[in-house]
Amino acid sequence: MGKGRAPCCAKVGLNKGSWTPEEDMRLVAYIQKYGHANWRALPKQAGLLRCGKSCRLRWINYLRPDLKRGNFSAEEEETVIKLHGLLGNKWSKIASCLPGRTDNEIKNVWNTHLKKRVSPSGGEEEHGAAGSNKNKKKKKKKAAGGAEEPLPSPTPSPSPSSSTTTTANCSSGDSGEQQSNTSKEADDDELDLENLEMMPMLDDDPITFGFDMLVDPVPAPYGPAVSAFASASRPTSPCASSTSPPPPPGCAPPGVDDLLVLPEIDIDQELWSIIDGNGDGGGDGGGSACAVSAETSAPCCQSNAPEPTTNGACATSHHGAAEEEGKEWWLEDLERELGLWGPVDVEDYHYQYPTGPHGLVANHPDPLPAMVDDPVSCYFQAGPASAVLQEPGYSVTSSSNLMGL
DNA sequence: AATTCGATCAACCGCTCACCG
DNA sequence: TCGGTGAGCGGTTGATCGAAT
Repeated sequence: MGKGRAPCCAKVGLNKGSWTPEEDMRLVAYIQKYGHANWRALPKQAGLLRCGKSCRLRWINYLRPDLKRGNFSAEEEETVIKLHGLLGNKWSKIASCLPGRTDNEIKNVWNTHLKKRVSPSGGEEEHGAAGSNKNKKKKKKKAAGGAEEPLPSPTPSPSPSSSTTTTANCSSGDSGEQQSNTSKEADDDELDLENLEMMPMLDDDPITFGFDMLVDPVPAPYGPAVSAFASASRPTSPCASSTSPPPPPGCAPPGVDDLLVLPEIDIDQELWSIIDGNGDGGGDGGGSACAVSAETSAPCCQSNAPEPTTNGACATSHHGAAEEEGKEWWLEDLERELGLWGPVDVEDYHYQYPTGPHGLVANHPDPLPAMVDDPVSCYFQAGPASAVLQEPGYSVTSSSNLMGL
């Protein structure tokens, strides 16, 4: 019960609100490399001005590589309805039966349309709790100014058309947050989920589901780019489980601290090491490229994983040709999602505006100034090799240079 | 074209649970 | 056994987008 503990974000100085692409990058890079054994310590070690809770949420609900994006398929909706009938608002449990979906997402979907469908009368009735007064007056109005600078929403909002498509790629035998389920799930609810003639999607082989999906040469439009990002660097990344211990105290991940002063970026190789997974110099042995998925889905490094390569990369076989073909795509996708996308002509900085499902990314701030001003953006756009980040005249390479591909 | 309104979803908050010393 | 700490869950909030007016 309340134990009166202060909110973890109570500390002043911590960022709140929307995540910036840079923050996403840092988080993904860090987790990919070191896993997330300790959420509380993670933000600090990763150089993020966020609380661990926030990081965790962001990772689970958005950055995780095995997330499905897009509308729920009819089967998924069916499943949610069915499970909700059995479990009530046990979103995490429901989510555990829907690979690639998060409790938050399911909760949102339920509250937005499934609930209406089930009881068109606007019915609450079931499982009282639910409610979540959507009836709240939406008196708010944009308040235009917005709390923070308008950042390109990393998520292309899926078109409102409901369901039926998109079950496509991603997703993995998730179990993603199967997390705590282990302990809790066991006892509670005498429900026999196994008898739920479990969802079609569960038929998907959790193992073959992993990262391969993410580098599908023809991924669903606007898929989780960040996920792709995570997976992309994986080929050269050492495998490890998410349980891989965080860098020991005295052994903060190289470059991470530097990240804190990113504006004057000097992290080049280090961050790239992290991202690359390869840098394993930073390896600290247990590096964890696959940690990204390891934690959640069948880690690519496990059963289905190819013989480990010398550097522990879980790359190769299943990241083979398709991956090669996919690289271009996910790179572009990633950049697009992060608002960094667009080949840049060094000469005149002609920028190709990011496009979303509906054309130009709405409200996307002119990326040019951002790129010039924001070394991080520049950094990710240009890659470490392009070094000169401070000056507007830095050399910019094609997007395929991202991550040194 | 401008404004309003409803829908959607990411993120936060508060609480509970589980683990560990 | 107890208390402290961290992780996870569920409910709620608020920003944003698109359709309607």
